[in-house]
Amino acid sequence: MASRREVAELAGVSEATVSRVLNGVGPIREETRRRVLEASERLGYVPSALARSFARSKSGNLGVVLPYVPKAHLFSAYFFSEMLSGIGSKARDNGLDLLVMFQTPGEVMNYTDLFRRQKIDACIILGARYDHDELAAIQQLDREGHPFCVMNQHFTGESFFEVDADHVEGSRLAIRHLTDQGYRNITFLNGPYSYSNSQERMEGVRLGLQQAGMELDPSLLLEGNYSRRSGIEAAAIIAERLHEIDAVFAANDRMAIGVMHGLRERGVRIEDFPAFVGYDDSDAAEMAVPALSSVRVPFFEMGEIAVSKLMHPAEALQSPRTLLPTELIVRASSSSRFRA
Amino acid sequence: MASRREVAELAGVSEATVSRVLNGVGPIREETRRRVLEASERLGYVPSALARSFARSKSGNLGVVLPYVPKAHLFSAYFFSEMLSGIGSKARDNGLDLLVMFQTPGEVMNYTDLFRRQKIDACIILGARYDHDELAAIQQLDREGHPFCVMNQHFTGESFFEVDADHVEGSRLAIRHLTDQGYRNITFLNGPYSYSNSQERMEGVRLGLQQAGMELDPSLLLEGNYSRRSGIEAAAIIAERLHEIDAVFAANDRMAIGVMHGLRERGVRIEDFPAFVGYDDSDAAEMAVPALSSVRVPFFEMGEIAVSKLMHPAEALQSPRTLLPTELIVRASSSSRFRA
DNA sequence: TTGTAAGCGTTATCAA
DNA sequence: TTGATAACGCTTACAA
Repeated sequence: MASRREVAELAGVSEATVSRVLNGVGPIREETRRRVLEASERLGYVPSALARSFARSKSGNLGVVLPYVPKAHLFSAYFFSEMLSGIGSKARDNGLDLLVMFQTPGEVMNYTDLFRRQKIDACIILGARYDHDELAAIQQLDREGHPFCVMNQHFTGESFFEVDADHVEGSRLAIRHLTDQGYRNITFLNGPYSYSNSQERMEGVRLGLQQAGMELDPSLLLEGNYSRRSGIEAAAIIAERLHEIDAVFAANDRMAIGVMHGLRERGVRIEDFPAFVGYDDSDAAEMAVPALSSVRVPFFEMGEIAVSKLMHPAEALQSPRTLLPTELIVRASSSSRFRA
Repeated sequence: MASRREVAELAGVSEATVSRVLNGVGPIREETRRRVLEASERLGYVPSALARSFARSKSGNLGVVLPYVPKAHLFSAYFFSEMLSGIGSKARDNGLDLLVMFQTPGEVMNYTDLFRRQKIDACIILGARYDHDELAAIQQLDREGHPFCVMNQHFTGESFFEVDADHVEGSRLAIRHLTDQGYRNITFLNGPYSYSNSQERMEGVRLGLQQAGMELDPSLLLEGNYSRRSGIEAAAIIAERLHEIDAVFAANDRMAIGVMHGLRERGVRIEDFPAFVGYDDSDAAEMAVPALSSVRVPFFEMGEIAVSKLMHPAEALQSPRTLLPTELIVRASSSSRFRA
């Protein structure tokens, strides 16, 4: 572990020049540059990121806030690992390291302190809840001018940097796919209405039905909590009305699969299943039996874009909220071929 | 953003005393402590983690190295998110932040530079491959005395800190479960033999069969790469010998489910399925149809223990390699009740 | 083009 | 029990 001083000595220059060469700043004679690089190479000198951060008052870290996932499994790990990978890939391109933090169940994360303590230069919030305290915490972040971006959650009336997918369109596509095939009694198993996400799905469902000349039957609207278990519970209700219900659209794959399981537990055979469309197109979708049609959400790209916004805030300000397109992936669960 | 200096002034003490109070070091008069805390509170003073790290030459970060997962899906996201959660939970208890890094496909990560640059104080390697370059990189880490821990991979002949699950026992349990139910022709779909993990499973299978008075039939030994696709491919072979093969033990759930899918694609009905046991007990296991029996691996706990070892190296040195117990979870795929 | 030196916000040592 | 002060290793004016 050679010091910068040694490098300077060996190269016969000042320490400042070593820094200049290594940072590629300022005008430097080619000969000097070569000598420094050589010396630094020979001594195996590696500058301390710590000292550099300190001197620049920039940590070089991008904070990523994850919700409290373990054990609960409410949300799919797929969802987060894709986004995290997208964020990681773009962060690396920008020379940023990822500092990941988990939310603690009861308490609200003190986002601003992370900045004040200078642990992070910017942050991406993945598991934002939509409640008073959380909003207040994020608003403070905004007020203090810290760069941040919220994923998968829209805060109405604010103009935070947000990256989300077009769930209105995704849901509309799902519904139209079903109505186009002649399904008329479509149950919609939504997630908690407190998520902007769920609200958008609701909107898309309404739109899709309307375009098909139909209306939402409130009795066909169910609410789960995005867990498989809640899908199983919904199956109890669906099973009872199976003579009329001919299709199920669930707000995520886990619930859709939960419903399938619930029906099966109640002795409903696959041949008698209603059509199914899920949401997220997680890897569980293709593992399901029958393979589950699902609305694909570009999680990886969403992660990349969030980082881009933070790196180019000027441009991002033009449209703080980015909505990525969703796409319907049709599989056996809703294809007429299978169902015929 | 008040400075320490202001706090010192307001409290009528020196800056050094402010630090002492906030760090809880040294003897301090209660009255002074109170005044400092009060002043610091009133001014909203938050010490800079950056400056602190710099002064202490400790980043306060625990590095976590993840393999390159996105898109590939070779490994289950479940696996990593559980471990990461375990690591995160224990890291938080120890006041450490998590710096996560992804491996890049082609290149070997330069672990030592992370330490030399002082980005991290210790590190946990999750996706260690077993090849020459990787081993060399890790050996260097060891040589330079940096604290690190390898998860889920054993390097024979080295005495690195390692945390793994007892895959010999897990596999033995799986096999005994099958033999106990009278299955005689058990196909074992293993992962690449280059992983220590796969080798241990092989050993467990051998042991289990031996205890049942049987021997491994080499023709019943298949090798996949832990992906669902490789399970589907294996199904081609299994389907052909379905008249003799009565059970399948796969080295992970994804492959087990892949085999199920492959068989189904080939028109094999669930009633005619062989018994199945998978491995990892990922959430996919209970979503499978039929629900997949699987060997549970305590990923979360493994993450916690890895951090503990790094925090208490003296004790960890007693037994650098920790093997956590595995457990068989029996579900419909292998239970005689279902199969009868 | 290069050197000198101030400064970054702590911690930690030494005196008092 | 507290204060003064020297590190810590880098960046970055400013001078030369």
